[in-house]
Amino acid sequence: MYRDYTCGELRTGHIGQEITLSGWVHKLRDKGFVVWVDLRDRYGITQLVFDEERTSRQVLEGARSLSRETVIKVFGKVIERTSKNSNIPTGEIELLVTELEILNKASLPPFTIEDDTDGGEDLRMKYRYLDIRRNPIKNNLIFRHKVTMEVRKYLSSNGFIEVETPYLIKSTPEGARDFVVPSRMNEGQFYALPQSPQTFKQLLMVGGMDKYFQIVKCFRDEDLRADRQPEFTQIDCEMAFVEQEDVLHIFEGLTKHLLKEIKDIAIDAFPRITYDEAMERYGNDKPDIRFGMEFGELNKVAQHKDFNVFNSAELVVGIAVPGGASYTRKQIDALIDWVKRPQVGAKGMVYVKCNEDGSFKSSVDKFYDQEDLKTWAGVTGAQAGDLICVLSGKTSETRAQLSALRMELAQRLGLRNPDEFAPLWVIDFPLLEFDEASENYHAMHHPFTSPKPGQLTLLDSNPSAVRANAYDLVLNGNEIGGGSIRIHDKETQAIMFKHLGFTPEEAEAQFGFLMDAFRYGAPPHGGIAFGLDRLVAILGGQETIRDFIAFPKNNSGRDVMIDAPAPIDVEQLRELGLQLDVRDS
RNA sequence: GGUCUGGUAGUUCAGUUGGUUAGAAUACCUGCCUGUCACGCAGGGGGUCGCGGGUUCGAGUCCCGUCCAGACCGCCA
Repeated sequence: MYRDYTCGELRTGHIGQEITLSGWVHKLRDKGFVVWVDLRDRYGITQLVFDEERTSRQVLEGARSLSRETVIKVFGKVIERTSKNSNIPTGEIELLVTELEILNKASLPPFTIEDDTDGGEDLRMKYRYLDIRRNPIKNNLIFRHKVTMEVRKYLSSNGFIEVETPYLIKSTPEGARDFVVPSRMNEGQFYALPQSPQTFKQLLMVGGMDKYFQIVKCFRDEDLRADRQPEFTQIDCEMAFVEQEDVLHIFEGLTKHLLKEIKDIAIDAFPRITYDEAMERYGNDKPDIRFGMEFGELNKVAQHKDFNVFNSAELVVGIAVPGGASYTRKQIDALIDWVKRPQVGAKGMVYVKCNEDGSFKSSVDKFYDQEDLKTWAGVTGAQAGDLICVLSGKTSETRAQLSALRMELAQRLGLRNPDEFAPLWVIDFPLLEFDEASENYHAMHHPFTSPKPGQLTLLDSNPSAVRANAYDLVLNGNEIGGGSIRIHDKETQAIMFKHLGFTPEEAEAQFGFLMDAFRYGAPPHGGIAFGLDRLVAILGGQETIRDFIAFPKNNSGRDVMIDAPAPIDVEQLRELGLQLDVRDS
């Protein structure tokens, strides 16, 4: 028997009991006449005490020789502490140890197992199992468990069934790159790991499983970011016999349930804005609406003078920065440099100081008078004391640049409070997106998304204008979920494939199984998928999703702990019928 | 594929215009300490300055290449 209690549960009520505890040696304080050992497990820390009067010499010497992270089992009596520690829940008691057994010795860990560890990211990843012993990571994993439990509770109680779909499926050239898996039994052929269970959940709808969900791993072989992993987890959901409104309702409910149960925050009906409106007001399809600084379009009020930069621009747009009028020349120059960085890419920035006395001072006073600038302030909502930042150029680029500036300034001004939650729906996404590189339209969401009713014919005349029954759930400037009402008839799906540049043969080869299924009575259906890793991180009020994943990959897609990916030996390659094409070098 | 930042003790970092024996904190080891809990005090050990090349009388420091890590852009239906 290893333990009667965990290291987090003993209180004054247990005083007098003789019990066994097991755990890791967290810290040792050898004071000479007395030795204290902090014994740690997942649940907390209990102080063990050994002293010259009450402990046998052998056990005392044993305690003295313990080193950090050694796994031990102790037996003793729970006693009241002479000096109590109000910082920890077990701080009023300690265990007077009479028997000590070393279960497993430990080498010196490469970093300290403390909340504020001295270890860098790199080391922590290499020794992730030690990192998980630390409270911040341990608590994140427990937090993630809580979130997934609440997701399962909510969806189950609303009649959803969790169904597993296969991981070894077929590669499709559309969209993100697939991870491919060679098949030994079918030489020269490959499985692919799913980017999402999209087609399978649609087939489940055809199968009559009218409310489905799955907490499922998805895989994308694309370059990574701090908030992007090659394998990530989705809460994947699909419903049959639903319209967009039904889907929004049930998953707004899920989000509210999570905010209530996890954060004890109640939120009324989520705002909804269209994609076009989001782009106009925030320059972004996943706006952070915890703060204002909305875009003011200045074309009409700024393109009537001799300022050529503005006159030749497709879009002139500004935001009002609260309190920005007090920025020094140096601070404003730094802002201008910031937007001119290659990552943002603006050519320059025009600014207007809205002085407290009602006057205006701008970088374009040569071209615009006080009345002009006053109009700008009206359009951007700038108050006395604010700074208006104006960018201009091609619409899509300018919006992206000003949006980046808006987010950066909000961050600096402390307007992105991680304890505040502002969800919203962005709806009416375009069905198609023009890809400059391939000079082709491709599906903005995915090829199974249905156009708005009656807009199918627009596909020929004006593809960019077609809106989809597609929606994103946005939380604090992050897309946490996205979905759509799907196409459920063969004919419409065929038209979509055609517009996406598939020949009928290609469509048949890649998605014949889906088109086939649609022949046998596919119900109208739609769904949504949430990015669980990101959702959990946001709910946890943190930026990095890596700290909510037990064993994450680094930004080169590497697992530095197990050192994967790695070469395989020649014999394995031969068995798979593969040969490496070793180029250059 | 690209841009930027970093790599010095177990760990986190400092290291000046290139100049003697490369430092601090922490961790570790030894000793002391009658209630510690970030214990305290005294002492000690610990370095391929990522790797390779170059410039120089002399390189942690400058130059070139390379590897690794991180952030971002492209990419992510």
